[in-house]
Parts: sequence; structure tokens; C-alpha cells
Amino acid sequence: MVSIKDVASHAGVSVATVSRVLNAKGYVSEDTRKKVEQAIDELNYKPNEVARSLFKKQSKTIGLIVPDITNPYFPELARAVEDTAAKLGYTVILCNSDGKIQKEQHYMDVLMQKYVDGIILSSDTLSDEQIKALHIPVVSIDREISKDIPTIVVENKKGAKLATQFLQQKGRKRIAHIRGPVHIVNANERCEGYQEVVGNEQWFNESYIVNGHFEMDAAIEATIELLQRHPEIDGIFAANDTMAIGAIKAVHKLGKRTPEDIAIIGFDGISLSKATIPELTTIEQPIYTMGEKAAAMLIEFIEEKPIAETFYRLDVQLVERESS
Amino acid sequence: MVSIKDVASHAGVSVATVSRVLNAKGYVSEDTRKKVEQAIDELNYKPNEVARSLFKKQSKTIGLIVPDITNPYFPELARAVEDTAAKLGYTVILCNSDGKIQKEQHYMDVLMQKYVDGIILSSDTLSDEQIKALHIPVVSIDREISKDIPTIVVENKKGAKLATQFLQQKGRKRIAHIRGPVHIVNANERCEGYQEVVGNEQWFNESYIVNGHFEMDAAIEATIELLQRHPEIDGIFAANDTMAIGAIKAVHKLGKRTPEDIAIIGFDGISLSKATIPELTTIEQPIYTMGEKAAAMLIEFIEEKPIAETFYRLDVQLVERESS
DNA sequence: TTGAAAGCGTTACCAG
DNA sequence: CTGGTAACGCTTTCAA
Repeated sequence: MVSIKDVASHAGVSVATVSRVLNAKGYVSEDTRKKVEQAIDELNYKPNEVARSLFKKQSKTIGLIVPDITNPYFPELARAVEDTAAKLGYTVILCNSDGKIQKEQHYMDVLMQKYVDGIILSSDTLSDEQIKALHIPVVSIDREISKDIPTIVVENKKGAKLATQFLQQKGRKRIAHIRGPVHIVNANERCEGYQEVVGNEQWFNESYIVNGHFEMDAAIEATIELLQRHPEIDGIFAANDTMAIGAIKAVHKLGKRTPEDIAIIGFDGISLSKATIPELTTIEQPIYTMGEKAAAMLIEFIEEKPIAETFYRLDVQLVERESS
Repeated sequence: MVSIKDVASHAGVSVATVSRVLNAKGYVSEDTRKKVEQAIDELNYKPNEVARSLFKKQSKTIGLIVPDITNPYFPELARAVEDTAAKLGYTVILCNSDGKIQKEQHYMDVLMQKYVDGIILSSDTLSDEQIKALHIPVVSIDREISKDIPTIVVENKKGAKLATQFLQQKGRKRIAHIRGPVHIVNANERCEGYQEVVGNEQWFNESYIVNGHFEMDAAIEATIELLQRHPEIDGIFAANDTMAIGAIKAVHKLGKRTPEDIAIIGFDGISLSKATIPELTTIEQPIYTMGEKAAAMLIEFIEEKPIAETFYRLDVQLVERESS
């Protein structure tokens, strides 16, 4: 690899001068600047980012820690983060934590050792203090960890209410809910939203809520059980699209039809929701926008630019398709 | 951040000694080793990887360049790569090229500047020479670029034949093919496999092949057109699962049934294929294994370990589900 | 306007 | 067995 020294000697100047033109910083006469630029071109010189990082103590790299890139929600998020990071001159290191705290901790250590400039994090387990102890910018996405940490989430409760009310408007009388894991804030908020809408109906009781663990197979089983217990159910709100698809499959398995017998609505708006038959009605999150905003905000922190907002609760949108 | 100097003074030894115990290299007496280890513990010291990289000219980081992480084939691949990289002490930088050569080139430059130790690449446009000019290990995945570059691909033609023959075994008489983009090797090989099976049938002609560009929407249109031209078609082999799902939707739209009227089979085995109704019969690629092998092989190259094979054409497997 | 040199945190060589 | 020190490639301060 050609280094700054090579450029310097090729141009007949010192490395300091080359550095100055590289960074457009400090005085350089027009003449020597031209000479240097020519040398750079001729040698096809590219500055060594590692050496730069060492000196500057930052790396133009950010970490992205997600539970599992294989979970259909995250590819779009990752894409958004990477797109905007790239646009702003940053590179992104991808980490899959499986939601396990040891993995998260491990990745944080590794990322710190590599001098990453900041981290975008989707974690339910990491604490406020652990994150602050890093002493680098962190933004939390799709999870609320603390009011002190810049955060991007969506209107979970509102979306859940929207979903449930929509089912009511469609004339559904017995609406069940497939919830996500207990202790997960998103799951709880969506469940609360559902309960706010149907909690006071006289037919309602807790047995209309089952746990599908945000997974398709678990949701299939949960739905089958649910429908056997309550054959009168004519609408289901699932707390994410993956489970909603599980519900569709379960309904199908039991020989009933979606949406004729049982209307189903999901949450997230992953691309999968357009690929099923019937296509899934869902509460769509602005996933790409979330990733975009997270990356942009993180980089504003890194570059110490003025920051308008540090907490975004983005709006969601009902997308009506065929399943309800 | 605490540095090796802090550890050294805290332990009352020189930095050289600390470095020796850190790397378990060179002589260190049991006694001083203990002292140093204690100092490391007490200060919670973690070596600075950037400084290491600068000296060693390698970064324990690999680049992963894919067209688009949002394409359902790649998350699983990325996960496999990241898992095995992490296991071996490496970190992965994710890059989305959109298959555009300028983006690919740009990322290669950036990655080189960051001293990545190697790159896993899924590209149809980059040439042999461009890759060799990097002078770092590269493995090509899901694409054959050159015999000189370590490569991991699958039995495309064999899989395509398997798919087409399977449809025949199911008693289908007029089998059409939705192919991927021209110029894409994978698409061509799969198309060839199809033609080898039905090319000699007397009914066959080129109009039974349409191009779905590996995309769902394009495949829907292509299928509708196809079925209007050839209402006698009773089986469709789509060159990837995304298009196969498009085909299912098109068939549905035309008021026909899958598989009763038209049997459909896909290719890839993405997780989506289990989520549709009906579930998709497909030729499954060992995606996770491919990513695993790619990462493991790349790292063997990086660490100059002996390498058994440098070209893998992995087998595919027919997974029969409901769509045929 | 330019250059010399220190320093970023490591590793590895050479003495002792 | 241990320590001093040059070197990795760059940026920035200080002098000239």
C-alpha cells in the first residue's frame, strides 16, 4: 500500500504538507497543493484509515447490534442504517446478539476496542448504566431503555388500538389477541392498547389473550388452542406480522377462512406481509425511516452537531389488505 | 481508555513485558505474568485493536458485500457469516451494493483503507482482475467469478432439473419456467436445467419461458401474461422463491388454484417459503452452510492455514410442501 | 507557507 | 527473563 510518505517524496514535499492538503486544513500554496494532488492521483493513494483512527481516536465506523438479522424486521432497518451511514462516510459493523446479555456485552467490548464512534442498539436487557459506561454515543431503536438515551420507537399502544378498533369497525364481535413475550416493552404496550379497546366489553376476559412469543410456530399453536377454547372468535389482532401469519395458517388448518370467518391483523409491516395469500392487513411501522433517523441522529451526536430532538416516537399507519 | 502503559506502570514492568503476556509470546516468568494479569484485571484493560491493526496490518475484520440485505436470501447468509466470524474472533462490516459496480468498487476501496483482512463478495459485475488487484483474500459466494477465486455456489442446474422432473412426476404435462435476469449466471444455469428436461418435448418452445427478474411483482405480471398465452400450463418452475410466490399470487388472481390447477415449485428455500399459504415446494439451498463455509474458508486464507478445497458446489435438496 | 518531530497504542527486535 | 526503542501511517503543534 502506498503511504503518505510515498506521496510526499513523489511530490517533493513533507508529509505534513500532504496531510494538510488531504484534510484541507492549514495553509498550503496553490502551487504545492496542485503538486500534491497530482502525486496522489498518480500513485492512487488512499489514506490509511487505521492510522487515522489511532490518532483521532475515532474510526468512522458505527456498530449495529440487533437480536437477529434473520428476523424479518431487521434487514430493512439494517439497510436503512447502512445506507445513511455510507452516505455520511461511515461504515457499519453488524452484530447479532440473540437478545442475550452476554453477547451484547461482548459485542460492546469488541466495538469499543475497535474505537467505533457510536452504536445503534436494539436491546431489551442492557441497562442505562452499562450503556453510559461506554462513554460513546448510543441510540436505542425499537426499544426504550431510558429517557437519557436517544431513542427511536413507534406508537405501539396507539397502533394496537387502531388495529383492534379496525376489527370492530369491520363488525367483529369477539376479538382475541396474540401477544409477544412478557417483559418485552413492545409486546406489553401493544397488549395494553388492545385491552384499552376491548377490556370493558362484557365478554372480555384474559383468556382471549395468548402468548405467541413473536414467533410463527408458537403463534400457530397458540391460535389453535385459542380457537378451540373460544370458537366464537371472529377477529384476531397479533402483536407482530410473523405471528399474524401463524394465525392465518392456524385458521386455515382448522378449516376456517380468512377473513370470512376470522379477520386477522398484524403489526410491523414487514415485507412478508405483502407476500402471503391472503395479503396481511397490518399496522405498518416506518422501519426504513427509523433506521435512517437513528443513523443520522447517532452521527450528529458523534460529530457534535446541534441536535433537535433526542426522542422520537414515530407514527404508525394502518394498511388494509386482504386478511380483514 | 486505559492503555498498555497504564498496565505496565501499575504492574511495575515495561510495556514490552505486558505485551508478551498479552500475546503469550516470548519468555515471561510465572511471577511477573501473575502481576501483569492482576494489573490487567484491576484496570479492566482491553487492548486497543486499532493500534494493533496499524502495526500488524490487519484488523480482525472482514467485509461482506451483498446486493441487498433486504433480499430474503441474504439475511440468513449474513447471519451465518457473522456467527462464524465472531466465533473465530472477527467482526463483519456489512455493505449493500445493489449490484452496482460503482458501489462495489467504492466499498472495496473503503474496506481496503480500513485494513479489512478479507472480503466475502456476492457480485455479478466485478472482474477477476479487480479482485486480484486488492491483494487480500476474497471469497465469492453464490456467484462464480473466476476459477482463480475461492468460490461457494450450489448445484443450480441439477436443482433446476430436479424441480422440473418433480413436476413431471406429479403428472404435469405443460411446464413453464419463470427465469431470472439474463446475464446472471444463476438464472441462466437454472434455465438450462429446465430446458434440459423439457427442451425436447414436442410441445416445448421458448414462449414457455418468461423473465421475472427475480422479483415478486415482475413475476406476477409475467405469470399472468404466460397463463393467458398458454392456458394449458399446469406446472411452473420459478427460478427463485420470491418469483414462485409471485406465481402463486398470479394464479390466485386468475381464479385458479395451487396446486390443483397449477403446481408451483421455487428455488432457494428462503424462510418465506414456509410462511405462505400454500407453503412453497422448493429446491432448498444450504444457505447457512454456505455462509459458514465462506467465512471459515476466508479466515483460513487470512490466517494462512492449509486449505483443502477452494471451490465448493454444494448440493441442493428438494423440499416438498403444499404448492405442488 | 513549509518542515521536523512528537505522539496515538501496539508489537517485535535487540541488548543486557 | 526483561526493558528500551523503532516502527506501523497519520495528524498536529511548534519553529522557521
